[in-house]
Amino acid sequence: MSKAPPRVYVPRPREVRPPGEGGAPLNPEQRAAAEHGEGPLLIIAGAGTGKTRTLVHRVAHLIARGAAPERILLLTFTRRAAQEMLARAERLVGSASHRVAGGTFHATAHRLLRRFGPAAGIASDFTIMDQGDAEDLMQLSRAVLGLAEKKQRFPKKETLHAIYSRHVNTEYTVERILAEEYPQFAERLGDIGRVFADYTERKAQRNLVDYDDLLLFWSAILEQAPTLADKIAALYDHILVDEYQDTNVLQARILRGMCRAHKNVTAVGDDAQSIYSFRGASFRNILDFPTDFEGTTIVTLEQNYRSTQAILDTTNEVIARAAERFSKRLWTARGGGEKPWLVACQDERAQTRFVADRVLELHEAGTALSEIAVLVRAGYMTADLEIELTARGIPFEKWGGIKFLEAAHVKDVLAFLRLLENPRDEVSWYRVLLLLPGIGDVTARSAIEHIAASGWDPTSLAGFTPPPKAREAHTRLAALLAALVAAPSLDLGAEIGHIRRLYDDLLRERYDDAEPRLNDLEQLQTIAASHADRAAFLSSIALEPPAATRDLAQGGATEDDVLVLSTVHSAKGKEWDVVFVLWAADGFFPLARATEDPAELEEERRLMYVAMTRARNELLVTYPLHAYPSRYTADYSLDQLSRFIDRGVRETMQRVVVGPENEPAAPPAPTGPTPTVDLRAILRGRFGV
DNA sequence: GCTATGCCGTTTTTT
DNA sequence: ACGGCATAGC
Repeated sequence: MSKAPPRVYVPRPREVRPPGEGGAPLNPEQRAAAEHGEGPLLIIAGAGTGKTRTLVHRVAHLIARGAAPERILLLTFTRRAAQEMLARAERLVGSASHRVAGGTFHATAHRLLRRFGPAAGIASDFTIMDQGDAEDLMQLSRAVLGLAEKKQRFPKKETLHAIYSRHVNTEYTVERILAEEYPQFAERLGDIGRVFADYTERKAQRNLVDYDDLLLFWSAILEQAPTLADKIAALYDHILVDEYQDTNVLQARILRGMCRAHKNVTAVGDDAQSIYSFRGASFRNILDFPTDFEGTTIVTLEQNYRSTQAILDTTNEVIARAAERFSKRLWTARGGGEKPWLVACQDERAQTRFVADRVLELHEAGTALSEIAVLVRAGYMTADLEIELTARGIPFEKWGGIKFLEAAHVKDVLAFLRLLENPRDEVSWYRVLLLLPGIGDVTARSAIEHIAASGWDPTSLAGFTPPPKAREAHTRLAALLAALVAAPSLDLGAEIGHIRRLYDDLLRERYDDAEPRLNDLEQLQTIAASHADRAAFLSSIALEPPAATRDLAQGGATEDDVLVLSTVHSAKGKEWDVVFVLWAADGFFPLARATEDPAELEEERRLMYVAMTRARNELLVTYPLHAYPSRYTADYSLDQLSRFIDRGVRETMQRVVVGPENEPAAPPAPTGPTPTVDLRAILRGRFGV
């Protein structure tokens, strides 16, 4: 019986790979795209075909031809793509690209709305709600309308918001969305419509704007306010859109509006990588582009520069079975390479250990941790691995999944800031009031009524009489608000300091493990201090929340060689030397809930394709032979490899089985849950045994 | 009537 | 770990 202790991470110096933007010349297709003159251009670009590089070269070309950098607008759907593109433009073009305008659709809408909103009936000091805020407000509308009782089935706030958002982004009628996706609520159409009407009105009165409004208002100005539309469209001579397959009809509408004066629009995309249909994105947008923009030139990029031929053999096979797509088959000059591994693991523990061991082997053999990524379908699927990595001291960074700003305690402190910024922000008042011991749903509501009656003056809270149990907390809160309102010029760090004098106490009462939360608040305070003022800070975190929480097992704050754990969605557009794809089992990837609907299943397939095509040199796909989809469900075993890894795909891979032989892990018990955390392994790791 | 508390069931993906 | 929900407790 082998009882070898688990390998542990030992840092080693890493050589820095120079970013190769200049490098090899563009191939003929890339060059044709980059040097295209006036008029609409559509670039269909397969994974790893140098799509962003081509786009960036196109920007350089336009500038070299005399275009004013600040009159070029680069748009993307995700923040990560926006950052990547702008950074690469800067590397190639130098400082001129500083002035290239760009960002996500939402961030760009935000900028324009601050500037042109007042002329269109949107006060410029609006507050942006993130998804959680929007859901909370939806809940408020639902409650006000008396639809919160549970007598009848009625969609909960998340569902209501999802329906609303889908309506805005796809432009389908609510009726159609209900019929197709929520038939169980179809007969509640009238009530749902009333909630949406109230929600809309409430936003207007409270000076709030949700994510969908940002796009909606932008498109509405372009289409219904000709004078303003001319001004806005006149800001840019060239518009370039990356990841076009991820845009929705509303964004396409915006694009048409922005190009009303000229037709200098370039869109880049890959229908095979369309993975945001849940947000209303449709690769129909790509198919329709030539119709939307008459005289479109189409360029197709098929030469892949990223992956070895062995990896492409596998990924081509995966996507070849997609039902509907632009036909293209990627090829590469990077012949050979090792066939991708298909790794069957005894169970989740075996999968976790396999990944951790292999990562360390690679690292010892000279691969930087930052050149390795572990991809999963959903954020929670890395939970076990995160514990193991921490135990072994392997530094990692998590992309996607639960975010810093979604933590309840962070949202609490932000709620204080928000109501100071916008005292009409009912959602934030509600949240803050509920924090006070002795105040619940009903008292909070009546306190808000009191404040509203005093014209939304924060200090008017002092005049509200709370129930006796809440007296002390109420007095403290009123005093805090009075102090903050009296000192409007206080800097943001100090302001948060004041808030924390009250809030930290509440937090300590509420949670047993207050420490990590207090640390988060420290971090929030630091981030806040780097912003000009409260308004700038609140907008910036709504649109660009701090990147991945960096989980540094080693504690060194300046660590930069870290392993990336990411959802497939967050990994889009990135590449690594070595990529692990975990949980390639039916029910997990594809997710069980997506297997009913053919369209969703197709999207899952594209997701698998996106995941695998992130790899340059080595691809390892793992799946557990036995798993417990939920720790509340009793024994559930599956030996089902993901349906996407079918026979044809398997022939392009090499198979291994990883059993429990390295450690006598208990075989899955026939009854009762299996521990998903190995406490002894953690202890061993911690003490470096 | 209102709040606190404990239990249940649940976790897709992003702006 | 977290929200929703039912019930106990004030």
